[in-house]
Amino acid sequence: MTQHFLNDTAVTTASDKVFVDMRREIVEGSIAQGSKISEPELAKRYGVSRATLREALNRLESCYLVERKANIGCRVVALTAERLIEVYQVRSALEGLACRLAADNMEPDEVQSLKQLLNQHLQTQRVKEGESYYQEAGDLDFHYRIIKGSKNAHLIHLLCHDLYQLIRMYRVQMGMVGPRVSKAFDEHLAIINAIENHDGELAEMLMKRHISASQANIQTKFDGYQSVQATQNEMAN
Amino acid sequence: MTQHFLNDTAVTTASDKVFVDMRREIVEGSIAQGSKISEPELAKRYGVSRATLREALNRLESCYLVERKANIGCRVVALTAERLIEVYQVRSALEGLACRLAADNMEPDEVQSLKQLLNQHLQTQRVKEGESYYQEAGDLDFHYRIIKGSKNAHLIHLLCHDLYQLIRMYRVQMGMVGPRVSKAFDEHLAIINAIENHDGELAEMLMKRHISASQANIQTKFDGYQSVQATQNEMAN
DNA sequence: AACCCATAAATTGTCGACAATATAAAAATA
DNA sequence: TATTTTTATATTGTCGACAATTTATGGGTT
Repeated sequence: MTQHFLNDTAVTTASDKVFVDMRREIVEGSIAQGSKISEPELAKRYGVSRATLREALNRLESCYLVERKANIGCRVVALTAERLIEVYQVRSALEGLACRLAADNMEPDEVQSLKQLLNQHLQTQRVKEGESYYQEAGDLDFHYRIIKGSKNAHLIHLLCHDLYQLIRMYRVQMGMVGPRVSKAFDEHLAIINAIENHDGELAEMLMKRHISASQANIQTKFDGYQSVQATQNEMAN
Repeated sequence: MTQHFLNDTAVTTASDKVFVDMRREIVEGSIAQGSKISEPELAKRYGVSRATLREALNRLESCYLVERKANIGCRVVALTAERLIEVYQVRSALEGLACRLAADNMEPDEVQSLKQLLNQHLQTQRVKEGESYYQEAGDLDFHYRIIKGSKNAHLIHLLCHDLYQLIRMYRVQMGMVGPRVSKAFDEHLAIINAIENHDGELAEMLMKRHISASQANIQTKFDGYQSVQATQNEMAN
């Protein structure tokens, strides 16, 4: 049960593979944020031609992980505090919408399945206290299912394909492993209850708060690491 | 005073030019919605190599104007009624957010300038009643300025770069030329007043309503043209 | 020493050709 | 005749090389 749900694009072509690999490396920080991307170097490293690499770079750009300038080149996105706020403002609005729609459009069996999943996570978490992997995967899975439950294909694409990896990148590189587990669990429970009652307005509000809390949590860590980030950025020139 | 504000990307490279040209043709319908795009054919038509054309196709995909499938090819997006609803749900949430942020972040001179613009449009419109061009440009300009006023770079990119051409495509191809002029003007006025009073909550609500009204307006026309669309899609196979 | 200009190196943009895959047409079988 | 299999065609994916632009280097001037 990895986060395959975010890579559900069938990896058929070579540029697909490069895209998925680079995406993971960027999100995890193996390719440093803010660093310049050399096409010849990376093409050699992945054993593909520059054309293939460029195809992958285009897709990375469309999910906001790299930024391109004509005739200049490509840089990995820089994780600034300002951008964190901006992205989470957008995320809050979009996932709030998704949650409201889910309250109308989720099938009863989808709701039941999600409640069941929540209980599983609760038990798993109480046993493996502080284990980051399950928490992260569980949290993402929860959000993922609600987004899908909105039944709005455009919204789903926007969140799951375009925006989620960038959000993950912040969480991973800020070291978002720790607690907020039980608290997040209660919030998840309240949200799913609102959805079950078809109370879209409440569901939206709860989801927005939940995301705001998550943002505040990251932001706290951010300020601490900010000096480190700065020096990392220096080195990545 | 065309809609250059949506093309503010400097058109330096060849694929840039192809991208902008194709985008216009798709939005205006010269390249039919739902039609398959043949890379060799279009490359020849624009006088560029396939690599250059593919670069343009990638960008068109990232603003939702074409859809790609690996080893299959590229199709112009199909303007269905379902997608209209989906896109406008997203637009409403995002522009609502933009409007709320603008109430906090727009500079007084930006607000004044926008009010002035509104008055200009009012006069122009009363003279040239029913003239579609000014209405469309004016409406887009209004929305554009508020979005920029949010000062949220990610949100601005999402709306102005990724989503707006698709919205324009619906409006243009549904023949959104007609009235709703004076009504829209009043709505614009109420919105800018709320922004001027730094009432973000009200501004957001008014913007959402304004967009919903616009959606309903398009949807009416849509049902009428739907049969026509169907036959057009048949032909574009 | 600091600044500007010319030259050299490296990087990105673009091209045409080949390989892999999918679609269309033809042949074979029931 | 309908259906499947095979063959042929066309389209997309990938590659290496060249052109255009940017960046780095070195020399000259104030």
